[in-house]
Amino acid sequence: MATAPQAPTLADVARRAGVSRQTVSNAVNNPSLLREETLSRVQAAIDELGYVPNRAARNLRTGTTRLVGLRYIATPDGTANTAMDRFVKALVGAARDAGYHLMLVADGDDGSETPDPIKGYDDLLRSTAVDAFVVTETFLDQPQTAWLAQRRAPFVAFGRPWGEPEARHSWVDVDGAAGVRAATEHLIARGHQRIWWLGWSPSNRVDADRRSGWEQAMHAAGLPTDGLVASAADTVEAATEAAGAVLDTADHRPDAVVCATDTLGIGVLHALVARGLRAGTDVGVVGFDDSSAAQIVPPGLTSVRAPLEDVASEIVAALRRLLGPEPVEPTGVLLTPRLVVRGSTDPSDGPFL
Amino acid sequence: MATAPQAPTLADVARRAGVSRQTVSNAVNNPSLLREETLSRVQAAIDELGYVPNRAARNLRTGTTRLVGLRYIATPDGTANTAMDRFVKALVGAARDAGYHLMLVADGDDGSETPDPIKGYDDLLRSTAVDAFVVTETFLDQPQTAWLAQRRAPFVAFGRPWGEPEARHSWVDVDGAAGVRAATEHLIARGHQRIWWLGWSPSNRVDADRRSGWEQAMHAAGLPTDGLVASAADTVEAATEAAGAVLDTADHRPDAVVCATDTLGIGVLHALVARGLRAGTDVGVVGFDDSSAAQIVPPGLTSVRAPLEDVASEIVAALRRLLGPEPVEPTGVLLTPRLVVRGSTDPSDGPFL
DNA sequence: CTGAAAGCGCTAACAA
DNA sequence: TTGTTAGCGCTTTCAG
Repeated sequence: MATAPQAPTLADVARRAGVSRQTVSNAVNNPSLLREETLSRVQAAIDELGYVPNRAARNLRTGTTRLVGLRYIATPDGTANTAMDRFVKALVGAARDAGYHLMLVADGDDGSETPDPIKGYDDLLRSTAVDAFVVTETFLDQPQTAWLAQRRAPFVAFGRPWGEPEARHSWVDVDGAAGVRAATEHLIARGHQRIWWLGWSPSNRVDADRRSGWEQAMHAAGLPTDGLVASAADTVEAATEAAGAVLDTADHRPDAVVCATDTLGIGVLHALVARGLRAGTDVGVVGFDDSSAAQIVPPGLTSVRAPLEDVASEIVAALRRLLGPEPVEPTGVLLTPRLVVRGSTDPSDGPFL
Repeated sequence: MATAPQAPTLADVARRAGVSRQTVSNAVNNPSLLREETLSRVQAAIDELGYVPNRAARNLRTGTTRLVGLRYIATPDGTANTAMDRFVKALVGAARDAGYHLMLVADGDDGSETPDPIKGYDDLLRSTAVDAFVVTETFLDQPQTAWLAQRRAPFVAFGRPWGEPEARHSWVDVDGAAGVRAATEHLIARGHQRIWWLGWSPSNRVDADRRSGWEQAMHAAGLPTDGLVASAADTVEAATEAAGAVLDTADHRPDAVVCATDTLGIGVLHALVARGLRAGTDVGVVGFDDSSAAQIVPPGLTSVRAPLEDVASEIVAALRRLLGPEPVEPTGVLLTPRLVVRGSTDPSDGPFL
């Protein structure tokens, strides 16, 4: 019910402009083929009628949909992992500029079993609902990427193909090591010396990449790193506990803690509060992601911010190449994040105190 | 390039099963029409071929897409307004269960002008890209809802039609007054008496609704409300400043502050930290939204949590009715949020201390 | 219960 | 430069 009034079709426009349907189609898709006079007449008819090509018909005819599938991964409760939010916003805009829209991939629902992401991708693929996917699961070492590749589905990844040297797909990633290096250098420049690393899993490649930035900066400054590595599951609780242990038992208390995520960084903040220590004054703390929480938690958590707008436009650029007429070699793009300094490393900073 | 192998069509299945194409179509859409034996034979062919109906063809034929448009509103930097994130996740699932997918509405891009949300809706509508919309702009008194209604576009709103008594669309909303009432009662039960209200705009209806919950609880307990209302723009900075003024100049310092949003609540936390006061011990603080930041900011911000999973499923239910064969009256559903108690009102609570 | 025919609106190929 | 023809894959009549 309440459907909008009958939408005008190509034939309506053609009738009004006194041309054939094909000419209208050309006016829309290949305007350069028309004589100027004809084009403006057709254009006028299009405007008057408010004509917009019917997507279903176009999709059926061309075999494309100008839709890109993305699996939305919500922020887990109790974490600061809110990068998806900013990424989606950026991607919607970048895709729009290229004439694409985003369709959210819903996990497959095999009755009462656990949700199955691959079934979600598979359904969309089989029903030719999307032209391609943007996948963000590479951070998690999940099988989606490999599955899509083997399925020969077009996709671009946000995240390097860590485990797969033979990967033949395009990707865009953020240089975590460079970001953490800058963060560590910032702490060193402020006079910190005993700077710990707090990661979530020593064996995870993303974690290890980020940690390498800390190591590089420490070594470059001639500072030791031995015995200064801690890790905790990527939850505030676990990080609070791990940070507490570091703060309490170390023979020398840390000057500062560089964390692999904002969630971990906020855990450190908790541990400091519990001990009556002040972040930024007594101990410097740095996170990674520039999450909403990092921005607003007192006294502000200094954090490494990925240029997600650039990530989105690079991804869309790769998508266009991938879906374009000529075959292209896959590309990999590494973008450099920037450090956002707040109260947790610089008490004079942050707008709130 | 790299397109998946040619997808099987209805004709392929028909040939394999030794029936006509329509019979396969019936097997998919009206299985009850087929004899059991035929059905299972067709079903076997479908499974063997991995057949899934082509969406474009189906869309063209039926005039529907089983796609729902949603405009994604990202968390503004520097705020805790992360409800969209949880809502999207819930909506993707609820829609999937009803056979729908979400398509994100991109703001219109009129060259270099400011983004135009209505153009985004209009494009999708004109090109018959979606069957309906879910709109969340009602909180903001924005014109999208009215525009869609006047355009006779099918949609369901998250948020009451505050300004439009004559609205003829279905909506689902959260009872902010009830949530804030519960929060205020919780503070009163814990012995607080001088409880301030901090909103973002006295004239905003959502703000006023939530404030009314505070008033109700205060009056019911025989506590005064006069002179205990403050307001600040919905940013941490503004809230910090406003809360500071309240804390410094009041003849009696507040026992507690009930806030219309988590962003405001976190501003209060900042003001407390700056004055060496402890949230939950010296002053109780309550927010609204149960954002990621509320969950993890020390010492945990007690907050009113909307049942977004229920909101999503009610919205999808309304959508199904709206798009169903028979005309239906619009419905309005009001859901009750629940209070999540954390350290900012109960020092013994929260997992982090 | 199953099969034949028509056509949704569009664009690619070709003809004029 | 413009018009004609065909058909993408599906579902909806309507016969059988």
